[in-house]
Amino acid sequence: MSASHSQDPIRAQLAEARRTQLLDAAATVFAEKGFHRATTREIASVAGVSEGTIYNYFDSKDGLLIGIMTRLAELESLDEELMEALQGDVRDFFVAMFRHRMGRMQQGQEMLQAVLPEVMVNPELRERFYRQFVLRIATLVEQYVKARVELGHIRPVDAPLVARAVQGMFVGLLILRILGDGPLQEGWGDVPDVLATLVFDGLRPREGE
Amino acid sequence: MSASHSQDPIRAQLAEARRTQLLDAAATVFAEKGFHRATTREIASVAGVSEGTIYNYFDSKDGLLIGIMTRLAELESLDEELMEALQGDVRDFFVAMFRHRMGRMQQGQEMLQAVLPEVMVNPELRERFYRQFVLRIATLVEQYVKARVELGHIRPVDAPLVARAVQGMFVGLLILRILGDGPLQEGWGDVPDVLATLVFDGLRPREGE
Amino acid sequence: MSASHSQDPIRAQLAEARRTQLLDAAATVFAEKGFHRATTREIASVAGVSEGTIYNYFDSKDGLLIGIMTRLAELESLDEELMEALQGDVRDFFVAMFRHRMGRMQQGQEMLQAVLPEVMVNPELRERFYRQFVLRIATLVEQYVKARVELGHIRPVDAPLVARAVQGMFVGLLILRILGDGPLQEGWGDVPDVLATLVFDGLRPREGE
Amino acid sequence: MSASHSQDPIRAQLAEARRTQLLDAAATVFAEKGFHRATTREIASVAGVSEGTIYNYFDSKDGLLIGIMTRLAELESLDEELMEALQGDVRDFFVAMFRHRMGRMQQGQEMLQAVLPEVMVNPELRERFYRQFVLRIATLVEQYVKARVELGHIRPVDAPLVARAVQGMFVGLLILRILGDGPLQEGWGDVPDVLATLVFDGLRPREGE
DNA sequence: AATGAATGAGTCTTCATTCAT
DNA sequence: CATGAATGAAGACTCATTCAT
Repeated sequence: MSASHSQDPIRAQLAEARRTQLLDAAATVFAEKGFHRATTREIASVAGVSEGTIYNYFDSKDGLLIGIMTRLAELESLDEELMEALQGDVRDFFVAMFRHRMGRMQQGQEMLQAVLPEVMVNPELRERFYRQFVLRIATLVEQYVKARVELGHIRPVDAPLVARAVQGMFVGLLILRILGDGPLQEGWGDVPDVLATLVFDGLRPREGE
Repeated sequence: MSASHSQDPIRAQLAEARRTQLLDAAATVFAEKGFHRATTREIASVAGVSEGTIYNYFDSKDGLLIGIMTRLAELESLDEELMEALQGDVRDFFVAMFRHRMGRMQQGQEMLQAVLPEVMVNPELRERFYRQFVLRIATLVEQYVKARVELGHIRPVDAPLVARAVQGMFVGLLILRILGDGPLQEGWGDVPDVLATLVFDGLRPREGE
Repeated sequence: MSASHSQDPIRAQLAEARRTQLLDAAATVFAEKGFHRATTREIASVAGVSEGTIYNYFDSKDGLLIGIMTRLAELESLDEELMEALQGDVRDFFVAMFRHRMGRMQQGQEMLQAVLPEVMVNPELRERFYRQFVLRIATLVEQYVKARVELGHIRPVDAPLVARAVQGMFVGLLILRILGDGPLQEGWGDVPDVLATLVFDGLRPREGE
Repeated sequence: MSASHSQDPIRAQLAEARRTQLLDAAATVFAEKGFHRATTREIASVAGVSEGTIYNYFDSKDGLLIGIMTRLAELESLDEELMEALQGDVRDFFVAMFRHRMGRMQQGQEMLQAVLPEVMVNPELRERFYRQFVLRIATLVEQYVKARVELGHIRPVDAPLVARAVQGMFVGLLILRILGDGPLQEGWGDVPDVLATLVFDGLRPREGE
């Protein structure tokens, strides 16, 4: 009740490992069955612990979901590679951006699949998710577009809506994937290039072609 | 046993009205709370009937969801306007297409919001939804693109993936809307034009500009 | 609201026919599924009427059961044949008695099967059934045995218990039949003789006594 | 995860005690109200636990019934006393047999009363009950009778039907008891002798044969 | 810190019964 | 009288959460 605390680095590490272990299990089960059909019993079983243990690390079942979202947010650091691309060529930026997003999505697919359906339905999570995942990127793209329009590198367009369109693509493609779309799953690696070309060049034939 | 024969069509009409009334109520409550947090009690109350009445018209709570999906599918007739656009100018086709989809989405937003989160999580519904809503349009776009590429009206592109990108946009934008994105809700009417331009012309500045 | 009543003999006859029709249907369904698993819907359907109609002829679902019991009781007249046997030879009496009971049981098997399980469990019916079906016969046998004991035609025995044993046999054999016992169903016709022999030879005074 | 290993047998014992406690409660309530009118709430209350606890030990309400039947079957070991009687005098065998059955019935009366009405109505249980309770004894008696007939200790009779008659007596008397028959309840202790005399003297070969 | 038995509030679903047509 | 849609009380069962060990 007093002796050992978070000062103890080993304890802290073990605790962190347990949390990870539980979140992994939760993400797996949520993704497979959905938040509501998932039971704490099954999560505990997948994590290899007892039900009670969950409550030593999380307040509630909701807490697991929030924990997953937080983990997801930590993945979301807009890394240097992307930041560098902000400076370079427009087309290269989009390629880098799409690659970055697609990669993240593949990594976090299970967690996203676990979180997204519930987010759409739970006002609290909705708000949180929107700020953490949608708005940050949308804003980044929006500002990038605005800046480049002023530089004449991009045609004058409605920057906010274009940013939403791009961001919407990410989300939409993720969902199509979750829904089991074949072509998308097979061609996932090609998606960044196709998208970048589509967005930057459009479908209209070039003069020379 | 004899008098009621002439009433049969009336009976049928009343029954159909009840179904509609119940599906409307269900869609509202599902959209607001999500499928699982919605209770049959509340659905009944919103519909202004008793709980038992639901089960005179639907097999189960799941049945309501399926009923909503079926309704949604009935909205989905690719109407003539769109069909005509298949013949005309490529850009016009995309404008018509986007307009058509955005319109449908606004109409069916509540139902989609009711159905989509559960679809992502329920394998049976998933399959059904994918075929009914995703595949039909994706295939339409894919074939359109292929045909136009051969005619030289569209640059050579990976038709299946482009179709998914377009279809993904629809879904993604719907979700951003559900998540409460401001710019999107305000500018919803402009979306078709912005998207069509984006997809057809791309962001790259024209020579002359 | 006033014109036609039970004075009208045709009406009365129709009504009686309806009651019969409904009781038959109820007995069938009760026997097959048991009282509780039987639904008024199915009873109505088997009877070829609507659910509401049942309540024009019976107070409640329980009323149907009571109706069946009453019908059963009407079958129960100890007929003349049996009454005559009271006078004759002891062995003949038992043969007649067993034949009579077995016959009645076969006739009313469906109704008995419908009623018996519920009787065992419902205090009100229990009392009624006991008086109507058990006690009458038990008393008859008991008194017969007593009288014959005094005449020396039957060894001195505990008349009440012997009567219960005989009466128990009836009930028990019915139940074995309901449980699907093969030998019993096949040999049902032989049962009266076998039983009579079994019981009578047991009761017949020894030579020496 | 390690300390609890040594407690496993204790755990198991506690669990077994709970099952017993619940089955006792269920038998009491089923016997009193019948299976369908009995509520899990009341069973839990009689057992002194919460409703949920029932489902930690049994799959369903049906599971309780099956549990009771299994219990009943465990009572049913044909004990040594009876086995010895197989060798001895015919009359003694019947006395032992009747005594054995009557005793078992008194012991298991509540459970039988709980199970029997539902058995008559539920095909699955019916089959199970028939094999476990009816057939075993019927077969035993049948074979005994056959064997003794060959030895000349019993008059030639239809062994299968005689066995059913005897077995039917057991069941029938139990039911009369359930129905509240007075003489039977008072004289229950005398029943074995009366029955044995009744049956045996009927089976005993005549002087002349 | 881990366990897992106990809890009981909450939900879907059934079905006898009523009553307007 | 017949109908069958509407009713709503009642009940089996689930599962997140607690807590004694």
